[in-house]
Amino acid sequence: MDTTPFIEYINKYVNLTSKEETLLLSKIVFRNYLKDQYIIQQGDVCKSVNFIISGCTKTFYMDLEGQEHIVMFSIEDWWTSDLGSFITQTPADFNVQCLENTKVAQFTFDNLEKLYAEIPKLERLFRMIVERAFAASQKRIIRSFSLTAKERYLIFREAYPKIDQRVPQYMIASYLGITKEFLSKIKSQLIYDQ
Amino acid sequence: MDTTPFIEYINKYVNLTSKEETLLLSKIVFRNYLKDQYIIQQGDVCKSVNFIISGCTKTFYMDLEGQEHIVMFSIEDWWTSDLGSFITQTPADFNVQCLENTKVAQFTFDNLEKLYAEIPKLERLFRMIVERAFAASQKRIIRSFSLTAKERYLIFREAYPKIDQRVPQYMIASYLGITKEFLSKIKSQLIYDQ
DNA sequence: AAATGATGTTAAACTAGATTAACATTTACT
DNA sequence: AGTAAATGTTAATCTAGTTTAACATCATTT
Repeated sequence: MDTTPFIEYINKYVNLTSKEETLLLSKIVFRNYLKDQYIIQQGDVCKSVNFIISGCTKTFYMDLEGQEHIVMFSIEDWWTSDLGSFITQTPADFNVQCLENTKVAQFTFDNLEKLYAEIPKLERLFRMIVERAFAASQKRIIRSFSLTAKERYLIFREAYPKIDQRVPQYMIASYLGITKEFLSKIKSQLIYDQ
Repeated sequence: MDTTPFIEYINKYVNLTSKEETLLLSKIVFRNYLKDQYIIQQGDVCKSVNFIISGCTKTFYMDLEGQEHIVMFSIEDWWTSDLGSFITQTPADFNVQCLENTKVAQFTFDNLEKLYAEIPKLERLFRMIVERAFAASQKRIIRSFSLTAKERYLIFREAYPKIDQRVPQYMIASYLGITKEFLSKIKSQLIYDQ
């Protein structure tokens, strides 16, 4: 497996010596998942934080009525996990499922703790990554309360054009917190608006 | 100002030497805000990450119609900032305003960068803090999409009984993403349910 | 190319929650 | 104590988004 995109990503945040790079690579599992396979399953303890080398995943929560609620999509150069489950090593609230064949660089819980001890710079790396994710998450909360579904859809399309084209509409509706029927209505309104 | 609760909090996450403790304290501003004062204002670049020693704040976003949307409340032993603004040093989306007289331990942007360099353990501290905040934020997104307003209110009351009692109902309604009138209706239903 | 399953659309009836407006209660100030 | 301001309640009307159901389109397999 080609580890270059992963190492290049890391080096944007922290400069690793070649020794550290070797150590890091030795503790990471590079893994291929097929379309529809689960990287993380609700109820299991989440054992990994995953960097996506190629492919696409959805993170979703299945509610008591069996309805799927998509929390996020992840594509190349993004991370995916159930961080709440991972950091506390308790059962996951979320599923992470592949929407395409997906290659990931996987940090397991034990390996990551060891890596933090051996390469303290990685604390900085993950601090920065999680800070960004948290800031994005807070903005999303605001949007879900202060904007209409139509406005949220337009922002989504602008912000994630690559995802918009790769993912079926009914999943985008779920991400936006609306039904697929209503998204369909919004889209036909948008065509009419022009 | 009594710095004990702050140092005790830090030591729950990382063990500082007394030298590090002294250095840390020298780079922190302890500050008193009065009720209604702003710690952070929308539009300004956010210059601080704040640990609350005593008091209570609301973090909110004012939309184009002049409506307030509360993102979070913070009380003793919590943190508050506009992290998106802080890490990128761009204008803040959020306001942080004191709901009571509030004492904080303040990390400014420049000081925090220096502290990270001098006490690398702090990278670990903030990594862990932000991880928790992010996990909580993702759960909140799910709740806002998969639960009714009544269910969200009950969870809020359970999870944050201390805040529920300190904050007016109309702000709790804003946090829940509903109107004060509808929260009032929910409450009267709950009394009737018993 | 026919058949099956997955995805997307339309429209009618419905509901959770918003809006408006009038009133009640509590708090804080003089 | 009395008044004004802030907070909370109730009820009628309205609307963004849901539900249900029927149909349309597209992709995949045989």
